[in-house]
Amino acid sequence: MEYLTTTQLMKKAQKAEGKSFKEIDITNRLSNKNSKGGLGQVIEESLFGYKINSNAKPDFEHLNVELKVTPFKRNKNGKLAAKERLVLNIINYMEEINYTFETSSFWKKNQQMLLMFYEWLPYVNREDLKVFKSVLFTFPESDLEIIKHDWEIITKKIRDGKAHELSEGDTNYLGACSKGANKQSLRFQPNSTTLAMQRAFSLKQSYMTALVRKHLKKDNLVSLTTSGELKKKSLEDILISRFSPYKGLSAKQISENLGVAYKPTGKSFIPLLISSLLGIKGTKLENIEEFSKANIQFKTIRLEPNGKPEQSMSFKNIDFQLWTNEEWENSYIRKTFYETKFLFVIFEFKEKKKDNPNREPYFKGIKLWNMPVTTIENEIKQLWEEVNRLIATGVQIEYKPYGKKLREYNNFPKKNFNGVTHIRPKGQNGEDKVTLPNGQVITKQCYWLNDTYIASLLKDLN
DNA sequence: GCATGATCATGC
DNA sequence: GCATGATCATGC
Repeated sequence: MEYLTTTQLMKKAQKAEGKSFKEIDITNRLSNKNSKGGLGQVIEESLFGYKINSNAKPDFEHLNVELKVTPFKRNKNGKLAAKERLVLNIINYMEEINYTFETSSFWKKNQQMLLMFYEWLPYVNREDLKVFKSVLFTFPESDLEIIKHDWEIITKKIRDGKAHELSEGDTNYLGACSKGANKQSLRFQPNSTTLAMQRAFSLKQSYMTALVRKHLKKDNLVSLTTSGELKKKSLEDILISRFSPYKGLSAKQISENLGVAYKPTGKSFIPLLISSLLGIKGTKLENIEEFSKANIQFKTIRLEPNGKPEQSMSFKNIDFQLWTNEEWENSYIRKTFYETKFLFVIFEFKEKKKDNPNREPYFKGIKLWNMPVTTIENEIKQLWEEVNRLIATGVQIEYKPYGKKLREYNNFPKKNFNGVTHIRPKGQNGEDKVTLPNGQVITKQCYWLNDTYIASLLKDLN
């Protein structure tokens, strides 16, 4: 069957909306339980009637359209989200560096995509899942500027002989995700003798979530920039230039300048300052298009006069059931640090607290940061392994006097563990406990990045 | 002064 | 009610 126009193609695609894969699958491909990528193949073979291939060219070559069948899910709070990243073509490290973006394997194959979204549901067999909607997708101009920059970052790393250090956190929308049967799927790379994991270009899960919400639910994200600006500057440089006029001002002065009520203890105060100085006052940071698509999370850092953070940086409370039931490769904490970019918003105090309890923080600058692969695979992995070991062998939990009360002590990793990360309790009050998978009961715990580690990241801050 | 456990305050 | 960012308090 030949589709002469994209309109014809889309008409055919839309015929599948609302149908389950079982209904579409005329060759009974799905009865063969083990074929991975099977749902996409059902669409290729049964709906569009063409042979499966792994061609470098788009699936519908004459229309320049690549077909992608991809799942979304509903979160507990009812919001739609992509179920996974969208994996595109495999990167040939030896060849990709010889291209420009315009001649790249990514652009040749994926510049126009027919995205067929299906709804993933827990505990439902895949053949019973249904196609929800089909979208003919081309990249919006400003997204494309960010993706071009991402592609440059990836190819530069390959060219520098660092393909084995690629991480999805390096880039904003376009990632280089690992793709292969296992860690043994290694490939040669230029300018280094180290073999690197096979990787594919991918659109990050956060980017796909934004697409799902836009096309399936008509959610509106608010952009902080324009494609014109992105043609001249990277997203990071744009952020730096938006923040730089406020350098050296106190939080109070900034709030006055921006017409934001000064509520330094309010949890929404810093987010409101950020959205205001980005020119989109009141927009929740998660609804800022660029932050949402690139999975950028902000963190406030307050530095003491000596340049060290006032406190270590806390993250989520630990879900010990999850922590002990996952392989390291699929672990929550590993995924978090690989896939999250952090926007550090840095303030400094000019006086010590004991000299002035009402001291003001002054804005010092920002830093976009993601954790280096070596840190994730060494120090963070050590933490993950040590917690697992302690839960398997039993955590030492003791109660000792402290002032007039008893205090709970444990032997989870402390600040001297490995210089990067440690574990500390975090509950609402003395009663805020969790039960560990081994049955022990302990105050809720949280993982932290050491203040000294954070300080070392900010050394080059101008 | 720092490490570490404890808990407050806010916002959903 | 709870998660989370923020910050306190004691003892070494």
